[in-house]
Amino acid sequence: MPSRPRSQAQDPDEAARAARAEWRSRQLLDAAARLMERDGFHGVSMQALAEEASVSVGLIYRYFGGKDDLLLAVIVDVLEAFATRVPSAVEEAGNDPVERIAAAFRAYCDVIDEHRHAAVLTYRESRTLGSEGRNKIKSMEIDTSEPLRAAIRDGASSGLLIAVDTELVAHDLLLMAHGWALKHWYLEQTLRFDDYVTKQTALVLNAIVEPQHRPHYRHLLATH
Amino acid sequence: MPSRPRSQAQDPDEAARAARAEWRSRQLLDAAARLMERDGFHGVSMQALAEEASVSVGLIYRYFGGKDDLLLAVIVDVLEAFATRVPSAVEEAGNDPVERIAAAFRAYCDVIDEHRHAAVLTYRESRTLGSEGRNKIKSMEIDTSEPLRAAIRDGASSGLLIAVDTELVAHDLLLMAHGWALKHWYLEQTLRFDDYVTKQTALVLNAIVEPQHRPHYRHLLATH
DNA sequence: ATCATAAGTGAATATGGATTCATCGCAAGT
DNA sequence: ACTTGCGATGAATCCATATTCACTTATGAT
Repeated sequence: MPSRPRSQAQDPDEAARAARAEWRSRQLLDAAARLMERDGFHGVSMQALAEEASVSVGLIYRYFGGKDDLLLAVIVDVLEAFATRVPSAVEEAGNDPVERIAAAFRAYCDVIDEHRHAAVLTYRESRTLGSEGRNKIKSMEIDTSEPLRAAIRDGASSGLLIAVDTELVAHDLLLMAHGWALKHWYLEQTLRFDDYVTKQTALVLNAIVEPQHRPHYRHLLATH
Repeated sequence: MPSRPRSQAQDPDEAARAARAEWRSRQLLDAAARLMERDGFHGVSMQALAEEASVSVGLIYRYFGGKDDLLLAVIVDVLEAFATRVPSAVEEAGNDPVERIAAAFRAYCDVIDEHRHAAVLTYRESRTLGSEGRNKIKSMEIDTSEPLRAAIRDGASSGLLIAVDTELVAHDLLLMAHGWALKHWYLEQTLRFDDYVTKQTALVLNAIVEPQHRPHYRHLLATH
């Protein structure tokens, strides 16, 4: 024990510390996402951020390298949610490529709806980050969308889908998922979240599923 | 002539002045769009702006109220292009609602491709503007998309389209048009502008045109 | 009770950059 | 030649705010 004075408390201590740090990070991440969505990254001062999160300015620098780092962390947080939630949703959907596409899309939309404030920042503040952060985001975006692309490819090669441009369809689905966050102010006038997902799914699948297989996917193609 | 010393030169003078002012505005608007797309509104200093446009800092304030005003002007410039180009494109497409939808979409995409730098600012920098500017943009966006919504409504009521949510389809088409600018860095790896428009048109129409009418729109539904 | 360490604070600093304005050059009229 | 006025300039001003750091408070071990 010579090297570790507080030896016996070591392990639980570390755990407690980590838990506290985690809690603080969340607190700051959430406050940042909320404020930055409303006023934009540059419209939010560290002072305002500190108040929103009920901490002092100085403390923010204990948990994040600075304002830029915080922004990057907020964005990465959403992308990590995609990375964990989308693949598992696709798995649970079974082996049918069409079902997988629908599940991936819904999972995307779910994450975006839950992180609505943060999701828009991916688009709005990308130029704020240095090229390092930008590249990280780009590659995460491409990685997390791979399950979706795979499902589309499978669907095409198994003859369930008409000949489609995989990249383009994937891009469209991602765009539609993000669209819920981007145009939320407008869409929520007419649509509930669930209707949005259902209708968009139906629209896209209607466009790409081979006509003879459509009856089999009635449950995905109907909009109510 | 007592009230107007330079009477005889009045008219031509005014014209020349207006022309010069117009030229300067364009010069500044273009420089601003270019720089702001690359570095974001807050990443561009008035100094840098002045250099890019080859004028002095002070001069910018002769033509625009300030940095915010300039941003608003850049955005309004794109929206005005929509307002003039989309309706005329729709007119030229004739009376068929499906043709009109396709024409409107293409016109949107054309304008966005031409103003690619400025188009993204609509999304990225909206929070930078005060609520006044934001509202102006929102209402212009809604106004300029009315021709598209009208065409979709006509298509639905004339039985050419399956039952669709007009608002949602319009929203999707707009999103896809903007998508070209938003994800240009990624899309251009695989697609030319014209392929993008053609394929997206086909995709959407494939989803919403009544099956029995599809043969009639082969030229819009084929992707090559 | 005492001490060590970590967590947290916020006033002071330093900097970047938007805006202003005193001044200049120049074209056209006299 | 000279003067009038407009287009143009850019150094000086001024302010917002990101970041730092000397200090205080809380925790818990001895």
